[in-house]
Amino acid sequence: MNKTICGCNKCNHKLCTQRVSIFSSLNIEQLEKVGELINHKEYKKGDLLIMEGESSESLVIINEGQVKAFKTTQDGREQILYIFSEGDFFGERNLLRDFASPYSVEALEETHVCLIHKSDFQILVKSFPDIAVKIMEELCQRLDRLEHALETMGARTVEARVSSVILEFAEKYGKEHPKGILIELPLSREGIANYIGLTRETVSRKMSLLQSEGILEMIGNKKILLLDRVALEKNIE
Amino acid sequence: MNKTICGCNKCNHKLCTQRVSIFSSLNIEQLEKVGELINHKEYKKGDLLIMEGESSESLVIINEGQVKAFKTTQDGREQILYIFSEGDFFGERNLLRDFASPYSVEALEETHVCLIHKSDFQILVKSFPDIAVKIMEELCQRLDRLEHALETMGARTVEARVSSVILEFAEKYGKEHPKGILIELPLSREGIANYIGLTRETVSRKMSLLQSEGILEMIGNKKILLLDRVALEKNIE
DNA sequence: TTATTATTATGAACCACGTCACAGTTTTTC
DNA sequence: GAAAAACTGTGACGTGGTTCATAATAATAA
Repeated sequence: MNKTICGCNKCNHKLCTQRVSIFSSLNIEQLEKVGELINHKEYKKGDLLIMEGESSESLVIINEGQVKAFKTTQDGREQILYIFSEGDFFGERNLLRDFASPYSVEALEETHVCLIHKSDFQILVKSFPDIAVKIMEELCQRLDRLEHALETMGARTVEARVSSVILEFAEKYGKEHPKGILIELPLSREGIANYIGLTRETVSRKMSLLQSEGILEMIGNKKILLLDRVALEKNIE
Repeated sequence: MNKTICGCNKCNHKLCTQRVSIFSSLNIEQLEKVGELINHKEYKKGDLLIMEGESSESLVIINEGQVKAFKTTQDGREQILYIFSEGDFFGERNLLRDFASPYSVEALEETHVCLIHKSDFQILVKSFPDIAVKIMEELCQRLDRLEHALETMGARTVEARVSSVILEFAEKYGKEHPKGILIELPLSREGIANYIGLTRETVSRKMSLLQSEGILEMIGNKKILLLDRVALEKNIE
């Protein structure tokens, strides 16, 4: 069984399929059936799951861990497009036709994924049309995120861009804390820079500025304590 | 009948549904049935089809004409996200749940649209699951476009951004011409600037530069003759 | 056509971000 | 826990894009 391939206790088929929204319309029996079609794979931090231009044969569902999806521009920059976490998927472009991956995907930490082969997925969609609708919803959310990102990238002031990312991360990775919101950053300063199209130095400087203004507090390199959310939101306006 | 509402000869139900890819899996009888659910509407240049934040009850399919979809940023800038032409649709976010429109849409010229009401569309998807798959494909294309746009916006040089738009427009609106590719611009200089996050002046200057380099020739304000496509492509690298 | 309006081109000055360099700090590894 | 490696902060400087102002041109109306 695949269970043994993975080994972790979280990652048996039932849970694996249950935690993904695209299968949320299926009942338990159906989920088990889907589970039989799934393969598992593990990656270490820094491992590439797929390279831009490569064609993959599977839909990839993140079961544990975190990855970044990015394009490498001709001038060598890395433009990060998405950060996928548990329950997110990618590879949907390949499912219906034969497309090359529009981006590379790299593990930001130890990551476990579920794989469904293209051909299996096509059968699945025919049997359970609701899956297509769910994917549609998920794609719409992704469009929302990109549209918002584009708006951010076009922002006149760099201050607004940095503030915007911090707020985004606060939403996604923030936890309550007596003094404010504690954010575990998924990216380094350089990663953040590549996410919003700036340089590492500029991000550093702006974050220092925000700290000196008492808006946030940097805790080591990987955490931020957001003290004054309202002030950040004003920065965007 | 709705035919009379519209009045144009292109825009009878059959053609209206036939020219849209999301209905391409349907046969003629089915298309006629869909046609009965459709309403028509016309807009003049400058008219707003929908405002950001408004919730619409329909999927809107462009039947004739051209529109721009944009967000108005808090600092007053207008970030253009899409230019929709014949066969494109918008309003898909509202179909399944009750979402507000993520952007405003304004007619760039006389524009005729087909409207399908949310409730009708939901029934349609249940009867013809392939429609969801088609929409999925279309959404994937839109993701491609946005991902590419984000990469462009992050580009170090402004030259690359301007070159990138001109190439995009050449693909979409270019016609063969003895000297190169004749492009009918859908946007003014200011519009182009709002599309790639620059100022009107910078776009002007860069285009003048490209003209002086013999890469293109500006014909009035609304046309460009692209003389050296290869040189433009090199600009992006 | 001419008059009017809208759009575009271009110059000059400013300043913010990128670049380069290096010191300081955090994180990882053994 | 110490050493190595990776990452971050910050100063100085130059460049290029924005801003503001104005002239020139194109599109539209009369």
